[in-house]
Amino acid sequence: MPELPEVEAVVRSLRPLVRGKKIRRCRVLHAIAVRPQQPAELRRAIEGRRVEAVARRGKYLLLRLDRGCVILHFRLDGQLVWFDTKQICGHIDVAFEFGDGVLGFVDRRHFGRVHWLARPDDSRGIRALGVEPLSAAFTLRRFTELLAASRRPLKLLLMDQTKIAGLGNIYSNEALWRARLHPRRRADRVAPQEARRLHKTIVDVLRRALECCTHPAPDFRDRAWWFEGLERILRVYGRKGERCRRCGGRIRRSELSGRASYFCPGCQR
DNA sequence: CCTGCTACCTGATGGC
DNA sequence: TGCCATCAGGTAGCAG
Repeated sequence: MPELPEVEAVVRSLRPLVRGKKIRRCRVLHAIAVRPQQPAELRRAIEGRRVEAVARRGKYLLLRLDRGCVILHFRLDGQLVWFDTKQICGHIDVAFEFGDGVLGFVDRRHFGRVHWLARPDDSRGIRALGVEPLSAAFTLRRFTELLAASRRPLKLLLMDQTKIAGLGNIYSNEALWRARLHPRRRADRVAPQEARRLHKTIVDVLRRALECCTHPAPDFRDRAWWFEGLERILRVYGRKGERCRRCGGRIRRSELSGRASYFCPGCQR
């Protein structure tokens, strides 16, 4: 479960499910999911606590409790599931038991994490996060300053969570395609006009994806549930060899710092 | 400080 | 069918 729109959609579905409710019990079934914390430490901190709010920061999901908070990060494959009864089944890493059901954090690959912290900023990852791209703080001016200060390829800057929080591999590729900018273009060599385009496409692509992710809304009761229709809105990601919808060129895939970049060599400069 | 590389895990998929 | 290589939406940690 991955980038900002998906996490935001999960937050919105989870909120009515757990807000105001007490975590009666927490079970850590795979200790790796809470590493480097100890399972007992997590359990002791959150059992008996009430969930006061469900929020998102970058790709982190935050459960604010009446004392401290739980932060979840889904990395590549993490997911949430909900059981209406205490009977849980399947691979669950961490289970949060409420009065009316159980919330499970699932991640077969064990990249995802669940931590308890006194304050969100006690997480180095959260503390370091950059601007929220769907907030009012993400102004063109702020974006232009970020670009000017970096000599890295555009795509790496877009994916840098300490600069902009929430863009990942899919949506950075998509935003660049929409702005007709090459993933390897040096950030500090982007012209003002191009910066304006990219700023707009970042916001547009995230809004569009969020719209898609919330219709239909995530259904944690369905274990097989996953976001539908996202491929429909993607123009380059995963489309190696296909025709570019804008200029008819062939979409290329190349590796950039270990991650797949998809772009159209015909119209992205 | 900035940047780039690797490790961390497991499952799905495709070529031979 | 079986095996092997490759790929996957992310980040932390470390070295230069």
